[in-house]
Amino acid sequence: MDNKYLTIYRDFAERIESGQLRVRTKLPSEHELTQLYGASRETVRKALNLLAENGYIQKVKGRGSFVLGVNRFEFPVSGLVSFKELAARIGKESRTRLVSLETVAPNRELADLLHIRANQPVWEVVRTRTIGGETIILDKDYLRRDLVPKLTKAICEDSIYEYLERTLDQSISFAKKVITVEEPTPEDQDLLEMKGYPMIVVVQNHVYLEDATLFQYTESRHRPDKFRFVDFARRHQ
Amino acid sequence: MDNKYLTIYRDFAERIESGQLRVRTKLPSEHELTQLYGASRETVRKALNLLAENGYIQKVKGRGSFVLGVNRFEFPVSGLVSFKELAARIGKESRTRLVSLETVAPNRELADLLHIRANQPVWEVVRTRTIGGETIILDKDYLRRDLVPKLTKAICEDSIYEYLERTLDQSISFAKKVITVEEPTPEDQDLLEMKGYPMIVVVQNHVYLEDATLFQYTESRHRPDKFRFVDFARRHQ
DNA sequence: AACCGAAACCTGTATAGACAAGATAAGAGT
DNA sequence: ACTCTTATCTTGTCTATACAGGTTTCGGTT
Repeated sequence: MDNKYLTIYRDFAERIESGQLRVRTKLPSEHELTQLYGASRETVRKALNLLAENGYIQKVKGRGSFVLGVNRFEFPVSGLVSFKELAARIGKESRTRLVSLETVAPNRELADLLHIRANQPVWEVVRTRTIGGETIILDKDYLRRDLVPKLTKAICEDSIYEYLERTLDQSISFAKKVITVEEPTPEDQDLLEMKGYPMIVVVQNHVYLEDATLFQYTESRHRPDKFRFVDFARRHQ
Repeated sequence: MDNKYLTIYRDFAERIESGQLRVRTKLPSEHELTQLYGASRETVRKALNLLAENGYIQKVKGRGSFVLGVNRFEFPVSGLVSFKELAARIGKESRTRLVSLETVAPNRELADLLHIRANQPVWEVVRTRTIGGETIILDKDYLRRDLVPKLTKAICEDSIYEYLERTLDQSISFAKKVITVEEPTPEDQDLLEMKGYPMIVVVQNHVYLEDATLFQYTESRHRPDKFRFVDFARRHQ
C-alpha cells in the first residue's frame, strides 16, 4: 500500500533470496518496471539503488540490472539484525539462556560509553546463546533504564529488539560495530564451552535510536572457531 | 564540475570529518541547500541520503539533518579502502614489504573461488605490512592474469588498487568480506611477529569489477591483538 | 562476409512541481 | 499564565520531463 519503492524493493529482494530469480538474470529495464508497477522512473530507481546497495543486484550503465549471487547462502551478521532474526534465517536449532538480569550503577567506563551520569541506573542483561548444542556466545547488554522501564526474563529470552519495537515503539535506527580479539575472562571460561581456545572474539555494538540517542551498549563474545562475520561493501565514487 | 550531488556530499563529509562542523550541529534545511548550491531539492536530498547512509548525519523528519559523531576518530576498516589509503588516514608510519610475486596454477579451491579453470594462471602476491615497527599483517593476493597483464615489485609495494584504477582503468565496484579466526600456519609464524599468539584473524576479500566479474581474492591475516574492524550499519525499514 | 554508422534502448544526472505528514512557533482565547 | 488551534517550516514520497552518455542492434556499404 504505502511506500511504493519499498514494495518493489522487497518484491525483488524476496525473489532473489528465494532463488526464484537466478544469478546473472537480467531484471526488466527501468522503463518496463515503471509500467509493471505503475510507478515513475525515479521511484523504480530508488528501489533498484537499494537493491544494489545491499548486494542483490549490479547496475551497469547502458545495459541493465543483473542479479548478483554474492549474498545468498550467507547469513549476514553484518547490518542490524537481532540474534533471533539471525537464528531464524540459518534455520539451526538455537537457544537463549538468561544468566542474570539486574539494574546496576554504571562504572566510569560504561557511563562514558552510554553518555550518561554515574548515578543513572542501567539494565545489565547477561545471556548465553547455544547453537547446535554448543554454548558459544556470551551477550552482555547494557540499556538505559529511563528508556526501558520494564524488562523481564521472558522478554530477554525471546528478543529484546522485538519488545522494543513492538511494545515500546522505540525504533532502532543505526549501530556502530567494533570487532576485536581478546583473551577470555574467567566469566567467559565459566559460561561458555571454550574447549581450551585461548582467545575470544568481541563484537561491541553501540545501538542508537532515531533521534540519535545512544541507548544500548552490547558486548557479544564469541568462541573463535564458531565466529564468522560477513560484510558487503560498495566502493562509492 | 560534474556530479553535483557528489560535490555536495564530499563538501559536507570533509567538513564533518575535519571537525569544522561539530557534532549535533543542524545542517541547513534542504530548501536552504538548494539555494546555497544552486541545485534542485532532489539533488540535495541525494547528497544528504549518502551522508546519512555513511554515518555522517542523521535525518529526522520534520526537524532536519544533524551531524553525528559516530564515525570520527575511527579508521574504517569497513568499506572498500586499500591499505595505502588506510595507512594515510591513521597517519602512522607503515610499510609494505613484498615477499613473493609469481604466476601460479590455481589449486582446486582457488580456481573455485575465482570462478576460473584450473589451467588459467593467476598472480600470487604475498606481502607483509609493518605498522609502528611491528610486522603484523600478511596479505596474500590472487589476481586473474588475463585481467592484469603486468605486475611489478614497485606496483605491489605501492598500491595494487591504485595501479588498477589509474593505469588499467579497471574500476573496482564491490567486495564481499568474511572475517574468521584460525590457527596460525607455519608461514604466518615465519613472516609475522606473532609473539606467541595462538590465533590469527583472517579477512577474506572477494573483489569484483563493475561488470560483476570476480577478479581478485585476498586473504589478509592479522595478528589478533592488533586487529580492529569498525562497521556502521543502518536498520532499513 | 566483414565493416561501419545510425538508430534504438538503457542507465545516470538534474530539474520543477505536487502532496503527505511530523515538528515547531506564533497567536487567540480562556 | 496556560491551553488549544493555526500557520509555517521541515523532511518523505511520487510524478513528469529533459538531456548526457554508454550499449546493443540492425541495416547499408564496401
